Amino acid sequence: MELQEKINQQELFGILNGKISMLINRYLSSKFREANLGITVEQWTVLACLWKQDKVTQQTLSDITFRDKPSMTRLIDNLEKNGLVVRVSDTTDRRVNMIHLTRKGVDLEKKSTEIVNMVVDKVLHEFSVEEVAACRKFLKKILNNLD
Amino acid sequence: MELQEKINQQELFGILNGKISMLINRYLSSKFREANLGITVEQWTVLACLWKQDKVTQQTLSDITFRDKPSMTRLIDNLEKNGLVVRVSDTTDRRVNMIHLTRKGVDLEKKSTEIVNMVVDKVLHEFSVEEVAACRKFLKKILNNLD
DNA sequence: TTTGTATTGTTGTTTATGCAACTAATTAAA
DNA sequence: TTTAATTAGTTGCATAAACAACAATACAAA
Repeated sequence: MELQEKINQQELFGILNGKISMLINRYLSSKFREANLGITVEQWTVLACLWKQDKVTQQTLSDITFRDKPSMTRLIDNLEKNGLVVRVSDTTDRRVNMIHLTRKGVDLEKKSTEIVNMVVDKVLHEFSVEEVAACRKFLKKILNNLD
Repeated sequence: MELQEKINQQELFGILNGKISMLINRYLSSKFREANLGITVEQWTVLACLWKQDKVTQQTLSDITFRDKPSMTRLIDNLEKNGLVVRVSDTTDRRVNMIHLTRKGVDLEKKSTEIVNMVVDKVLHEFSVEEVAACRKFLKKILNNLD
């Protein structure tokens, strides 16, 4: 393999392994803070699932967000502490907690979606439709390679 | 904007914001564990800087790895605890700690580089030279947009 | 029915992150 | 030179992640 190609690979890997997500997370959370949303980016990830479909199990939320169960337990602990969701234990299967959005949790959708859209626009500034599609395809292939 | 384009953007953003780095980190750290390296992926990131250039300040390491100073303080605490680096306070500027690799820290390079190269190959499996270059270009543009 | 297995969620421990506030040392300005 | 501003590093606090070990419930097989 050529040297330059090896360097490209390593640089790409370095960016993928932390840099990008770290910067996005930092930027997004600063915007959340400025707007006094009172949630973290990780908590927003969970809420975003619930806005699409409310009343799902913790396991489902773990699967969708790529987190393990203990992480989800604690994320929901914090969401519940902030009054954004409640745990409702299922009547037919008592192992299961169904997670319900509260009024306060529902109300957060509009403002945080605005902010996220703004950040998405910033992140993808001067990307053409084709470039977004191509980049998305590359990254999905990488996700696939990691299975 | 078309609906499909909006969906592509959001999916791309979701992958960038966590999913990819989470999966890479999890996979790489499992390989480190299997090989009994006794270091985390984050600690490896710091060591990788030092293998290129030893005896640099904590601030320099912070800058290169995109972490803030408190994070670096604690990463180095742990590296020092594991006997991989030592802090040597600078004689000309007594505010500064120069970070020195120990013998044990130097010796880790070979094995961990092998593992990382293996993981890079897996992550970029079936990527052509051109695809790697294109993907790298996209991601650098995104990093740029976040400044 | 009883025993064994799988599933859902929690707790403990270690590591890491970010921000704010702080100390100590250096450098610049008045 | 004395004061003010900058820089390097640390500590406190809250949040989050991974893994291991665990309890409770449900389900399957014997």
